Amino acid sequence: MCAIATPKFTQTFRKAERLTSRKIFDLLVTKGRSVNESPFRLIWLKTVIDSPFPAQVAFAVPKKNFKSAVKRNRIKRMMREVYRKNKVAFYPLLVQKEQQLALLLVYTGKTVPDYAEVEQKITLILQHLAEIF
RNA sequence: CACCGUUGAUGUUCUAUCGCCUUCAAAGCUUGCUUUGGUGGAGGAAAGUCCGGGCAGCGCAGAGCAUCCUGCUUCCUAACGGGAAGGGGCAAAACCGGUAACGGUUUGGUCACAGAAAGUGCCGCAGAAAAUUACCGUCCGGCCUUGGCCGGAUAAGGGUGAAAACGUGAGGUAAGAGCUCACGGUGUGUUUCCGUAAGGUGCAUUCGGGUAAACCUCAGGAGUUGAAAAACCAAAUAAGUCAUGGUUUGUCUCCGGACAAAAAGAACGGCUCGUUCAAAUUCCCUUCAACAGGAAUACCAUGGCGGGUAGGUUGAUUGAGGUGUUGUGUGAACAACAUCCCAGAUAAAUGAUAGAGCUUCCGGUGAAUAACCGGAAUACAGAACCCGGCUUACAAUCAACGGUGAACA
RNA sequence: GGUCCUGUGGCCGAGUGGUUAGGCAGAGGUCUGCAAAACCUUGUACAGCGGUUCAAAUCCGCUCGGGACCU
Repeated sequence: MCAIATPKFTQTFRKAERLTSRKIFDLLVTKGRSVNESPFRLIWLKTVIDSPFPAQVAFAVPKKNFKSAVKRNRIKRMMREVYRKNKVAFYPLLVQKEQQLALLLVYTGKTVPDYAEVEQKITLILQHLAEIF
């Protein structure tokens, strides 16, 4: 796999960085370990991913907590933006250890948060993950 | 002018930074990715999934029965439980006619609006009685204790109820009663005229409680599943195990099979008639032999368990398409011509952050509805195969209509 | 995305168009020295709106919750 040979990390967020494989997704949900940080939960698993990037991410907001599709979309978009801007600090560590991760970021709160709160919490949770991992 | 209601239309714009999806062009090479530049990127309801289609799989000789849906008429439409026009009913307002019952005209509103005179059921409580009626009452006759009893007639009045056996006025009578008459209402008709029709109108005749969003009758309609459908490519594979049922007969034969028929089983269909479909040998007992019966192995069908794979392409965005003009029609709508191509994601793009503007409201400066400053609000809501409707949600603005209030003439 | 089911007091649940059963829980009382148990009494309901009907939890339509299934 030629993947880890090109560590040119910008703020882009392409399809290869998103978790699209149903198989890996099922594995992640059943066998993954989780990190909690009040309104968020990060589920992670070390696997081999067919991708040039060190990690693949998926974002989820449960339909049970938010009936409105508009609100669900808004939360997912904010989560994605924060991840996109803050992954730069996180990727080199993975490259250094020569590991690949599958991640699932779930919002478990029941009210729509504002951007500053999301940014603060997600940077925290990524730091936690880096320490454990 | 202000507020409220109904209907219809519109339903925010720009800049900066960092990004996402589609597609086109060029360049690079690891030949399917990267880089650069351009194009396009949510709605009036995308929602609810309440109807109707297209499309696709499976099924389909035709008929009957059952189940479900729809229900004034004519038209529009691919189709509809949608829409348009018309008819009728209902309650209301105003005016007119009449002693009254009631009728007529106009206005806007509203109605799931076939049949109760095919049949069955139901109508609690109250009331005599809830559909061949009689408690009080009224009248007649008889008996006697003189205000009661018995026999009959009657259905005006009373009371009950949501609803009481056509209504008003007169005649009539022992008392009464559509018993009779006039007027009014309702239904019915081998009937007159008008209308494509629903129906209206005249004439004749009749007197019949309500309920079909109770069963039902009549008329019309419905095969079933649902894009997680379906087709193709790639990858993977079992040949395992359990249960149930079955493997019959005849003809031909190149001995591999082929054809025909019957029963049961399975598949299809809501059910019935119906349509389609697969697979054999050996041994034991009995017998002259076979059939039938039992056992074994193998095979066939169906189902369960277990196992494998879960990537991509098509479907899938040019269509009952949009916009404009003209014409036809009362209208829904249709026709002709011109012009345009306008999201296509798939763990699911269409964004995030910051700032400014538009619109409305509030406050201040101001003569001011001008201008400036400050503050607040900006809804409902996110394509998931595609269309036509319906329903529901909705800040603000505009238009039309209706209602209420105030001011002026 | 699609296909269905369901809603009755605080909880569980019955209900044929005609005054919404029953149990548990709660409150008050009897009994007791005090409690428990037992007995008696009592309050609180048809998801919302509209329609059909004299009358609707029930029949019909729309809306709002809750739940299940299909890869």
